[in-house]
Parts: sequence; C-alpha cells; structure tokens
Amino acid sequence: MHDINFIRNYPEEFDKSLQLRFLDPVSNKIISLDKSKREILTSSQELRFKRKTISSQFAKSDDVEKSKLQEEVRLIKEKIDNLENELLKIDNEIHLILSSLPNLPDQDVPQGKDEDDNLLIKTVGENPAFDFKPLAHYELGENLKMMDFDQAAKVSGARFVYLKNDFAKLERAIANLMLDTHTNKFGYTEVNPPNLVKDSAAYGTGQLPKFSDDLFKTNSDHWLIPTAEVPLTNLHLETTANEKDLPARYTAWTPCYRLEAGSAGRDTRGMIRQHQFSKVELVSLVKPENSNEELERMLNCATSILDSLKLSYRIMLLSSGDMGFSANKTYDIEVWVPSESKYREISSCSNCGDFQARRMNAKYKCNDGNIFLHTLNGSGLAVGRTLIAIVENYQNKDGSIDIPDVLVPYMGGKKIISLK
RNA sequence: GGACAGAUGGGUGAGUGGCUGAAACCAACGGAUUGCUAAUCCGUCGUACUUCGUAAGAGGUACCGAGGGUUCGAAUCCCUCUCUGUCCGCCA
Repeated sequence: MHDINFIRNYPEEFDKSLQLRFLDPVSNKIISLDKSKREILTSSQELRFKRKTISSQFAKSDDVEKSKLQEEVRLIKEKIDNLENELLKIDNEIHLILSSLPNLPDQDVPQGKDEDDNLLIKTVGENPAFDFKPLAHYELGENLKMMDFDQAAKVSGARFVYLKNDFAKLERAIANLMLDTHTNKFGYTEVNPPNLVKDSAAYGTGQLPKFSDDLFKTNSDHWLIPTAEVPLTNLHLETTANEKDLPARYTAWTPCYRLEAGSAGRDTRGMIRQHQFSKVELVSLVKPENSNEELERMLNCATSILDSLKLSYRIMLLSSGDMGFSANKTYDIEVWVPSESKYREISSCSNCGDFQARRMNAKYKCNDGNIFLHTLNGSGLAVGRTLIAIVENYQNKDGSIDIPDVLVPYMGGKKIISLK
C-alpha cells in the first residue's frame, strides 16, 4: 500500500517509479479523487459539528423549539448521509487503485523487463565435475524408489510427489539444519504458524486482492499459505511493537501451497514446481533505517546454508520487471542443478519497505510517535529444491547419493543413500 | 455442534442515553527530591483524518470488537456478524 501523502507530494516521481514496472501513470487520477474526497469529508465534518451543537441545546429548549431543532437535525442528517455515501464510493475507488499497485523499486534495482535483465552479483563455489552423465533428481529418486510421482498423480494429480524412506528423512534433515542454523546462529525465533489464513492476512502481505488465482482456497473461506511469509509477517498485523523488541526475526518450516495457475507446461517433470512444497522461511521486521542492512544480513543467513552444504550458487539482483508485487528490492539465490546445467532459484530475499506494514497497520512506538515498520522476507531455503540440489550434486555413478557432511548427524550417522 | 458470559485507551478496569475521548490504578516518558540497587512528589501520556497558520500552534470530525439500526443526541438501547472465556457434546 502506498502513502497517499507521498503521491500528493511527489506525483512525477511516483509515476516514474511505476513506469519501471511497466505500469501507466496514475497519480493524476489518485490526486483528483483524493481532492474531492477531502472536500466532501470537510463538509461532512462541518455538518456533524453543526448537528452536535444543535443537539446540545435540546435539553434546555421548550417543546416548540424542540420540534424545530428536530427538523433542523433531520435535514442535516440527510445531507450527511448523501455525503457519506459519496465518500464511501470514492474511498473504495482510491483504495482499490492503491492496493493494486506494486511497491516502487529501490534506486539500486536495475531497470529491466524480466529475468534477462537481472544483475549477477556473484557466483560462489565450484560446480561438480562428473565423469559420467549426471541424472536428474527424479531419475535418481525413482531408481532409488524414494520418489514416487506416478502414485502421487493417482492420489493427488499433477505436481505432487511422494518422498519415501531416506528421501523423506533427508527432507526433514535439511529443514532441521536450516532451522537450527537460523535460530542458534542468527537469532531467529522459531515459529510454528497457522497454515490457513483469512483474507485480511493475505491482503496484508500483498497476495490479495490481485493474486487470488495463485492461491488455494478452502470451503471455510481460508487461504492455504503460499509461503510462511504470510503468517510470520502477519504476526504484526494490527499491532504496535515496542522499540526494544526490534528487530523481530522469525523463522518457520511450513508446507507452501501454490496453484501455479500461470505456469502450465513449465517444469512439469520432477519436483521443481509443485503444488505443495516445504520451505524454511525467514522474516524480519525492523526499523526503517535498518532495512537495507537487514536485507544483506538475511541474504547471508540464506547463503550460509548453501555454504555449509558445499553447493555452488550465484546471487542475482532482480530487475524492476522481475520483482514481486510487495518488494522494493529482491535478491534471488540460484543453486547449480547439474542435470539442467543451469542455476535454479532456491531462495528469494526481499525488502518490502513499509509497503506491507501499511497494509497490515504494523507499527512500532518510539519517541517520534508510531511509525510503520519495514518488513523483509526470504527463503532460508526452499527445502524441496535444496533436496534436488543435494541429490543431483552429490550423485555417484552407481546412482547412490553421498550425504553432505553437515547433514550426516541429522541422518542418524548415515553417509550415503543407496538402493537397499 | 448446544448453553451461558464477555469484548472499553500499552495493561487491569469503571462507566446503562447528553456534564465521557472516556474515571481510577499500573506501565511508560519528563522533572524534582532523598546518599544508598529503590522510594516519594509533580507533570505528560490513544489513534487516524481534516481545517486554519510560514511555523510554533489553534480548531474540528471519527473511533469504546466489526457492520447496521433506533434517537434531536449512543461506549451506553436494538439487530447481525466475528472473536474470547466457561460448561456440555464430539474429537487428533
């Protein structure tokens, strides 16, 4: 949600920023709506004042005067009702426009149309050299009988998978490594949040009103979370935090549910793109002046997992056209996937500025008053894709898979996954 | 799912039609004082919007879970909804 005052004060700048997202200018329209809104509001407030003044004379009036006063108030009330109706209409219109506009890109963000314009920040690690043709994770998994897409299709349809045996355990091990790292080493508070949320929460983080097509909805009118970002960030929905409780850092391991409505035909093989996947999420709520450095810190928390797993990856700064709705700046972390000979997104870390906080009404109290927080979120990391990366990067010629050293304790001492 | 009770400012909580944007206490903040890890005293202390003003500031409107209604006038009366608590039923 945008600050209407900012649009009032800097309309050209606002439209210019929207243009980076390939959107038409709207400040003119918003400002003129806002202007008539305030005119109506002022007259309605004056009328209310008048009504209040008249009413206060009522008790000390005689009967003739009383009926006169009643009539007067009745007329005023009619006027107020009309104004309020108009006000409501305009307000809704403004709100709809404002809540459908994405966040404005930060000045660091490269201008561009899509992922081709993303900026490579750095590449870390060495891609493994195989003396055989590396298999894809789904081939390895099916050969090991630890990934079952066929049965999942029968039971649940496309884009689902059964993980079994050591793969199921590996997924749990990966998540535990991530959670332990983020809580013990980086000070995040572990949370086990609700996986179903109401409209207001989905609105707060920006999934609604524009992206309902991407979400699963229950028959109780709940939304299945597409990411733990939603319930974690909304821990601050309609709250005013104390300054001393900041920064607030939360991490959670949850399933994520996505309809993938717009990606028919993409990544249909394997478990790159599923309707349900698990992810360890990082969320920070910080004072405005700290959000830039918090983004760098968060990025570092996420990459440290890949470092400890000895997986190679690269960091991309997303271009203005490739960023998500709520973000003003986003880093993607992409891990090396040998079977595809390319890097694939495994984490996305975003600074949302006060964009979500305005929608959620999430503030903190300080000497200067109550101020909107800045919110950040990042995957730390996508667990399913981490499993893919491990399976493919650590595969051996015989189809077995070495377990990265750091995960061995989490696998009960097991060092290799192979056909039983 | 059934029955009853409740929802007031950061917290506890008073308030059943006009004198209530809201007592009191606690917390917080500012100050004073006392030589003893604190006490006492004084003061300040909700939010949003808006009008006037260069500004400091001065006015106004709205908000007592949400939305409707009654009334000249609603935190207070009525209706609907949401949430919370307790008991019963069911249940991982």
